[in-house]
Amino acid sequence: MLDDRIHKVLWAVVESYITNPDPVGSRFVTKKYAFNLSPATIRNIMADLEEMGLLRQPHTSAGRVPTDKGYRLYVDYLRQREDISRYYEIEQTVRKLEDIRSDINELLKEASRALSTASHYVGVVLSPRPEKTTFSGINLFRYREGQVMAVLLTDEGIVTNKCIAMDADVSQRDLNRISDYLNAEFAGRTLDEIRTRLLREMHRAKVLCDTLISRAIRICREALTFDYGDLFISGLSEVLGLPDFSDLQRIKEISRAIEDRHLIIKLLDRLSEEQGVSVVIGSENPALEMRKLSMVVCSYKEGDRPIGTIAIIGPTRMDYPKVISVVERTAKSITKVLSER
Amino acid sequence: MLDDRIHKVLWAVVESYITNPDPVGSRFVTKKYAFNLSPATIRNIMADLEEMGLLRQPHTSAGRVPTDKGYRLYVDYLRQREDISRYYEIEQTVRKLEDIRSDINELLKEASRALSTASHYVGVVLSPRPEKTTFSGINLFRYREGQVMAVLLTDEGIVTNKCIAMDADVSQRDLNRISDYLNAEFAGRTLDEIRTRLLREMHRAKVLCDTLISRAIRICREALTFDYGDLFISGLSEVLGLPDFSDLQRIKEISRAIEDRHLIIKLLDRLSEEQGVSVVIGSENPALEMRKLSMVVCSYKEGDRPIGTIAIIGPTRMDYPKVISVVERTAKSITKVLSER
DNA sequence: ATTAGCACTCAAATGGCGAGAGTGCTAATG
DNA sequence: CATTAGCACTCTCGCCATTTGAGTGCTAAT
Repeated sequence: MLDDRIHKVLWAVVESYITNPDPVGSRFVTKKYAFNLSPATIRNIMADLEEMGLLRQPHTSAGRVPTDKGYRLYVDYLRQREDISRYYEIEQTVRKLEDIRSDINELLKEASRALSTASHYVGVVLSPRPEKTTFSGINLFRYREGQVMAVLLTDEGIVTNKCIAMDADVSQRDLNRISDYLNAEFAGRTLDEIRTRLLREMHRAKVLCDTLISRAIRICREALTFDYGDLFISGLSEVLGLPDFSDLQRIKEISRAIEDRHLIIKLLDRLSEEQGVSVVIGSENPALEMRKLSMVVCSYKEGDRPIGTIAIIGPTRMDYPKVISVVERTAKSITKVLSER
Repeated sequence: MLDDRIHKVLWAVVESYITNPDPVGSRFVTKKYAFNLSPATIRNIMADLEEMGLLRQPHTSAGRVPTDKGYRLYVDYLRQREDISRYYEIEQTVRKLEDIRSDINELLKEASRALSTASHYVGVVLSPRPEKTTFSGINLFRYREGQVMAVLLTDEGIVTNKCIAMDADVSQRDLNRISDYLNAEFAGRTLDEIRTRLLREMHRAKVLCDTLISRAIRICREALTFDYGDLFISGLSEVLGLPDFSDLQRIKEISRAIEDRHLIIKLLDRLSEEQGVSVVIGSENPALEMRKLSMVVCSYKEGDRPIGTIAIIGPTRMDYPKVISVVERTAKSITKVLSER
């Protein structure tokens, strides 16, 4: 704060290291980032930065490398400066998403691909959380003897189908009555609300012994409890070739971590309530397996309610400005498509 | 043929190399596989095998390693001998699949997982080819202004939904008439048949200028041309840690090849007509990117028509007996579930 | 406060050396 | 004549010492 020279040096080290994975030395800083200072002075400053835990040297006679804490400071600066630099290359990739209006799953799958190709890291998209979505309509029909097919629509355009096995055969006429009832009763409510309400109704139905209604409730419950939305992951190969993970052991670790859908979902979920883009750097990550990786996360919305999450996962030595732009931009596109349909 | 000693040696080399990735020497063969022959004799035989292109030495003073051609011979032997050894460990993993009766997508996703965990290689499942499936029923409803939601069911239990934008709003009553018509007309036919028939009908409708029918046809066409079935891939991390791919460059290559869904689909498709299990070894593979990998492929059926394909992908140095068993067994389970529903 | 100079440190590259494993060839053997 | 024992040869791998070069920390001069 007092001395902003020190921050400039940190900045220089991070920027340089991000574009080129060699530890950066004092001489290089003076040359490339033209301060009017000699290498010796820079060395002093760097020593200070190291004391503060913002830089470290891989070994005595090497240059300096940012620590996770160093990246953190860098990123915080970045966010203050608000000037989201324009990356025209990404614009092109992301813009294509806005043409996908028909199928939301298609949109999300392409989004994960776009995240990955624009950033050259791993792109992740978590489809809308079931509880957050709002009920639009349900459609029931008899599929086979004793099996009912339920097609659930939400306002966000998500379509899920579930095959429900019934204890007894149900006629299509009954199913129509049930779906009419459900549609009239629940339109516009969030699935969360519906679920709690369903519990109450269930109680009542038991008391009334109304088989039709109790059946309806059973069907509805089944149809509404669809499992966690899909998780779309793209571009693992982008990240595996990186010099950051030259170690074989690490590669296995990382690919396993990224393949672990439950883990990723849990991590994204934790950040889904945040406003705007959040950045999790290396060891800040609660999961051990991810402590060599950074995540840049943002949620997309329908209207103004955040309903799902996207992210880019890469090494801690990551092009944060670009990645943040990509994530922000992509979230915006998804939000736009969802809101305009 | 004349001399089956020579084949026994090949067999021994392959078996040994498969369980342990060290080049195998003549001494080792005599010890472990107790022929009544001295190392010197084995060396002569091995030299012959090398001339035939079935073995090779990584360098002069190392043992021998099978070539792709060597594996091929080994695998062909394996297949003749018909005695599919029982692997009890896999039984357990695969058996679980048979409990998944509700959702075919769930089944296939789990199948890819099972393939991977049972074999420790990459498991791949291609969902049924659209053209091969048989139409069971379609359900249309008005979703929004000018948008129609089509839910297509097939006899195999596949459910797909498609949102179709219409030029004009269509009433639910009309939609019902259309779907009734389609259901009556097309039940039990394969989607392939329907498509060709649709083309004819379209012609007729144009002539008649019947808007209802031409609309119906348009909707149906949209609903039936769903893109290639999903491809489920599991266990990439299993394969990346293998000693076979210690090279960083190779790892990137391989992960990219396996992530390339189009490529995989194309390769699986080429083999989908084969009866039973087929094995593609390393350089036999038409795709360059896959020339260090082997694939073991089998299709699963509904009734007796093959409709989709599963595979295991791993290094050429692969436990073929086990992998073949796993693939065969898994295909059988999927077939069973599809046929019993 | 900054800088020039210098001694110091350490990783990575280089090269020589010996051990070990496995081969190919030849001559001896049953 | 097929098989085998023996032996010289080849090549990889791990080990060690040495060198090189980049970058540092410290100190004294500016």
